[in-house]
Amino acid sequence: MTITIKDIAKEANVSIATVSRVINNKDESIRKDTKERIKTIIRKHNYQPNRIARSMITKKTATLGLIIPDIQNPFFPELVRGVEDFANENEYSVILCNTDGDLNRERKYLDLMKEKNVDGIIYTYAFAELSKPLKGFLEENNIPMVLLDRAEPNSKMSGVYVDNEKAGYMATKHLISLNHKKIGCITGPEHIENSKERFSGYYQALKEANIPLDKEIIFTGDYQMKGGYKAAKGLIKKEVTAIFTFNDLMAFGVYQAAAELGRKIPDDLSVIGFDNIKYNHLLVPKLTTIEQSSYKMGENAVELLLKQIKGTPEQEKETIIIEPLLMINESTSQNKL
Amino acid sequence: MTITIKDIAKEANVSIATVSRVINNKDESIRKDTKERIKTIIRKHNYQPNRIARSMITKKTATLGLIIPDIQNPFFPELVRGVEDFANENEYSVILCNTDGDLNRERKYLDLMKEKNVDGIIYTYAFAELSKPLKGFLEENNIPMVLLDRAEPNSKMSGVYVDNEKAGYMATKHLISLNHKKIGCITGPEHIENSKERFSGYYQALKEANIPLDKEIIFTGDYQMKGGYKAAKGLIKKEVTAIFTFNDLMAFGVYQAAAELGRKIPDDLSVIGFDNIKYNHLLVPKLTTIEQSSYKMGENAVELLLKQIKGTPEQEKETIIIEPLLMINESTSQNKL
DNA sequence: TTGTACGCGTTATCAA
DNA sequence: TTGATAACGCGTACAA
Repeated sequence: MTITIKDIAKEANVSIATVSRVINNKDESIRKDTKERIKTIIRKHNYQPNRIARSMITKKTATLGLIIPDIQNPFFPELVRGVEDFANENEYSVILCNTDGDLNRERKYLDLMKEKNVDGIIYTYAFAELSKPLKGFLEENNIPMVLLDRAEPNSKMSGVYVDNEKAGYMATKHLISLNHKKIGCITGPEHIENSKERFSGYYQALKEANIPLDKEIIFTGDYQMKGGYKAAKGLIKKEVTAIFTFNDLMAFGVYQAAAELGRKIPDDLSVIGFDNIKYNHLLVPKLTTIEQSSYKMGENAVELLLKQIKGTPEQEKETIIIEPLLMINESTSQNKL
Repeated sequence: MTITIKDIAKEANVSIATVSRVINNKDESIRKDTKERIKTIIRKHNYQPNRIARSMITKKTATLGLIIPDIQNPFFPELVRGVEDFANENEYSVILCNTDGDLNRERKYLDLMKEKNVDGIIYTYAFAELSKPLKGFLEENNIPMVLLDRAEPNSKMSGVYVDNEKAGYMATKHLISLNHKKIGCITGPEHIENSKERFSGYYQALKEANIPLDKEIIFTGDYQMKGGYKAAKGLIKKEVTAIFTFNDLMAFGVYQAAAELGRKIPDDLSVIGFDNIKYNHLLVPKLTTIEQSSYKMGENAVELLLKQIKGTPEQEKETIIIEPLLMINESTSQNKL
């Protein structure tokens, strides 16, 4: 039998209303001694209000939904931790959902989050443009939401993302500055927005340097090691001197392929990645990459979400764009050809 | 305005009780046509019952609490995914909490989980023996709980863990079979139970091979790369021919130290790790290690927890012990000295 | 086969 | 300064 506000009230010889006031610090008008008496009894029983019952009235659950593709993707743990920490500092809990980018699961989780009455949702969806599940969901509901990582430029939604085009530009430019001309590129899956943007940056940088786009050395990857590995095998055959992979994981695959084909990084092949995931320093030589602080992204997402939750509905949606950072390490070097 | 059971009832010209019966499939006794009528209206409005209100009655939230030290530790994402997947298959959601092994945070989260009325808790606590927060919590409450990873041999709690002693024994034995005699060891933090057990296995294997325990080559690590790195520097000075690190992350540090000191793995130094975390294959040479399937551990934990939740209170607590698996790769070789 | 009415543990409104 | 009570949305015992 858990103890309720009624029990406290009875023991303190007051009404439950009074106890409730004390609990919620609406106690300016309560006599000091009764207040103290109640507080003592609360402490004595280690009484904790039932949040479910509270939620019935307040319509708030102090819970956020966090929907991501897969926590096993090394990009996400840091991000999740950023979300968790900032949420908890603000007295919110987080329900975690992995969708694997599956549209059915996305829709299912969105509905579930609504049923569970989360106060807001942080959503990293897998596909370009407003995904179908999201679109339908938004039409039917009006839950505060922040889009994460995957940008939604044309929508009026709050979002936190990296300037991917700029990042792609920076990475490519770095290789060009090292005198590379035949720069292979391993993109993300075709339908993913951030991959398109990174590619656009790649294209810009090449154009600026008067290097024509060579479709032969552009491979579509999968954001996994395996895809990087396979693509690298192809690219190395085409004699590229440098490879820009659209995430670090694929760069790991490139390392493997290079080792198997007897190419030395960076002497025979320069490699630049994207993400700066935590275990990059395992790679020898250390991977040059583009950093996007995912912990901070998580924090920022919660910040925006709480603004929405606490603010007025008319409030302008906000967007935070995180600046990418070029982390020059040991996997890129001057082209000697 | 979200739609409620009342709205459905009114539109269908029935009582809310009837609607409720249909929703909960207690509809054997309901006339087929009214049942259909109600179902149609429900679908039309995409009505979803309010789980909060439902929880008030049923005392169930269909939510589990998952308390771990840190999702950024590469051991946990897989485990978390295992928990998530199995929980969701069974219509449960998961609230994630990171404690960093901080006792105050542990206690705070335990209390929070109780306030939020989770149906059960999966708990990986940081310290040996029944931790204080846990002890206090268990005395005051009676929430289904499963301990994960950190074993609690003497308690009557459900738990899922690896046979760490056996694992430590296997790892050490493997090195001994390769003719190593001076086998350094980098443990986990002193107070952590699994580290003690692994050490006990290490000790057993040495004893069996008549190799005396040499305290000079036993270093206390931190389960982080850095600790492995520092300890390895010390161990290499002491001329060990092999190192057993109590997790893979520390083995990564050993690789780094070995590279800096010009020792080749496995020719000059054999290394065996523990965990078989996903990104081991980034290491060259590939790390020999002890596998403990963390995804499966997560699944098993949920399985035990659901049994507790659905079973009778008197039901025996269960323990699942996961068998460790020796994964021989390229970082260990015959001792040539 | 279906409906009425109570209760879950709170908060909020109004009255005292 | 405090109390009585409605309300939140639902499940269920009991009645019809």
